[in-house]
Amino acid sequence: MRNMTDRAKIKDIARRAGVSTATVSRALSDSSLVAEATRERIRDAARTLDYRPNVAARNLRMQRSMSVLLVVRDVCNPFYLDIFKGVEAAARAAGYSVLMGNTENDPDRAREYFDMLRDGHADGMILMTGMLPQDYEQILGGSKARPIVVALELIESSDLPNVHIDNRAAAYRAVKHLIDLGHQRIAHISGPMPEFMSSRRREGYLAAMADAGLPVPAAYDLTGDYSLRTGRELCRQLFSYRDRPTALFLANDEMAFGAINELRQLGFTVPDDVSVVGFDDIFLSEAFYPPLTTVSQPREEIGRRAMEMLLALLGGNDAAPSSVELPTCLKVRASTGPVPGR
Amino acid sequence: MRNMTDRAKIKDIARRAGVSTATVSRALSDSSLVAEATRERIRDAARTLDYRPNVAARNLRMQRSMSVLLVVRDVCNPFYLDIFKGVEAAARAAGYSVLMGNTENDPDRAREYFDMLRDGHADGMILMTGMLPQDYEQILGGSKARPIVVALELIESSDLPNVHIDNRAAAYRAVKHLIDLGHQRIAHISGPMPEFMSSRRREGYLAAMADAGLPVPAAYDLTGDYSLRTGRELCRQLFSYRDRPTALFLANDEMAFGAINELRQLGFTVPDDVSVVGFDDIFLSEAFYPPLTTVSQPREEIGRRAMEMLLALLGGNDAAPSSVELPTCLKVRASTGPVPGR
DNA sequence: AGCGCCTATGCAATCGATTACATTTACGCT
DNA sequence: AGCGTAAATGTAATCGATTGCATAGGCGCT
Repeated sequence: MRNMTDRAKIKDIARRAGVSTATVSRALSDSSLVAEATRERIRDAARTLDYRPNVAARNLRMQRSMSVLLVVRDVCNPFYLDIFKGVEAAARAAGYSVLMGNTENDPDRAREYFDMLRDGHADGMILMTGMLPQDYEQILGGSKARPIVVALELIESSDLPNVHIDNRAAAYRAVKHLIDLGHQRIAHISGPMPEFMSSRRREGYLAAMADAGLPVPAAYDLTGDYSLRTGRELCRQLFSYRDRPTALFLANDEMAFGAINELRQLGFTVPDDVSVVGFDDIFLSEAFYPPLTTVSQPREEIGRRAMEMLLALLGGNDAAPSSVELPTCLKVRASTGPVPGR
Repeated sequence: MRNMTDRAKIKDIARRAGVSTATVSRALSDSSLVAEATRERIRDAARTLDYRPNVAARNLRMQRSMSVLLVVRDVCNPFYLDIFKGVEAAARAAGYSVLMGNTENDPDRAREYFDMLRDGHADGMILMTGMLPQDYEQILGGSKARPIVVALELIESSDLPNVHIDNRAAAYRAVKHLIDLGHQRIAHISGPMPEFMSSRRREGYLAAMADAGLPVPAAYDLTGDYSLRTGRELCRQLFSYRDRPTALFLANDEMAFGAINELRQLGFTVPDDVSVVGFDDIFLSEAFYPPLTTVSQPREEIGRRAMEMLLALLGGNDAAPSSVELPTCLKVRASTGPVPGR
């Protein structure tokens, strides 16, 4: 009966090099306790037999898996792309691999990933979901053993380390931009509502309006779900009223695209009739027509920083900062212009 | 010295239920060899102690990791999004988790993932890269032990099981569509060149042109790299000639967006002056302006089928089909129209 | 009663590494 | 010579599950 792939094991190396497995292990992990000649002999043997340590055995013994979980609310959201890249790059650089998690906004799915963490499937987790399974914080036994870093979202009931942007301030600036262009009737379509990110962006909108002394009729304050579809539908609804807005602030770019589509269909021109601002600056926002004015956030860096934070915690570095806020930047493009008829 | 998280082990359950670890293991894995009463007692104990088996130990003993590698050439390509979803869903359903791999077109990176496979990090791999490290096919000892499924791409030197579309036929149909609209001067911008997918799409273009008796001047047969940027640049180059094309067939949507952008900048209208066809039907192609005529492929299904194929192989099902071709569909939208001036 | 067989369970090996502790060897110093 | 010490290596426990083989008990059949 042969082994799956007939791989050489540490014992084989030991036999060939005429030493014990302990010495082999030490030699290959660069321990200083091995004589240079022996080490060379062992290296040779390992090379000849094409030896690679079995990760399952090592993981068991070392009580770690060298992988981390990356849990997002929806893998299909293009917004995550650069984040994946940042996370993956930082993880790779540290010898970790990344397990993909997708909750689709389902708390039960989220719980599964917490379970995986407990089971030793991963050593740590980066959470990009606002939802924590009810009780799981304690069940994991504090965030030390298997650290969790939250990114993008913020979980208010917890003090988990996190990486985020100032959604409120960014939204404020975006709306202020419209106000500076002379707009007064500015509507907002938010993300799904009892959620952190959506609320903060909406707060920024409301604050900017309030500070400028502008009214926000209920009809201007709508709730979407970050999808193209709600962007379209709510925009249509908005423009069926008598008191049409002259500008729109959407909580993400995808809804902004939907809205612009709908406006075109309704016969309005962007930005001549209506100005539109999005949020996120996803990869097509600049190539879109008209190029979208939007809030750009350093996505790849968010991913990288979150991973670096997790790595620091995994390395037992408790001194790592527990909260990082990264800067955003309003990209003014062609989808916004002065208020019409002035 | 306490264990990381003070987790209950199988021994604890055994002690509490007054049986041996063997019986616990059997009871929890639904072996038929355990008396119903005992099983119940064990289940209770496990529940009380909140027992979850340690995956590292199980993996070591069972010689498998219950995870698979998904290796793509560039995580940042939005094209992969639905594929991720399909893969992840199928994997989850079978109890597997998915490790993300990103080669960035670097053969050395690809090799790292092959190594991971060998080291037991994963039980199988889905490859969405055209590049295989030179020798690695044999080194893995045949594709049986740790199966590999290729998707999207096709590796000609190997007979690895694969899931793909007929790129050539789809491209042919796309170009035929332009020809049917009366276009004769049709240019093509392909993907990076010594690669399977790019070549096949280009072949389809050339065949359609040849079948219609249309000439393909060298200036019309360009090589891009699937990026927005090359779409823009090569389009500009194309329209700096005297003999301008009236239609463009781009090897993917991203380049098509770049081209349309450039055309707008140059003062041309799509589709009145120039018709544009893309390939892939990514999530914004319909929301783009003008909505892009493009080849749509069943991305999520490609992901799902590839994963299902891998699972079948992992399950020792050798009878699984080793090559699946999925249908594509030309979505005719507003970026194509009749040839101008006729 | 005795035998065989089946069911339920336990014992201990196993997976393949790492590492605490023990042991050997060599060398320097008095 | 004898002792101490440091360097190099070996022995065996360990990580936490699964599983082949052994065994105990119960039951039916002759």
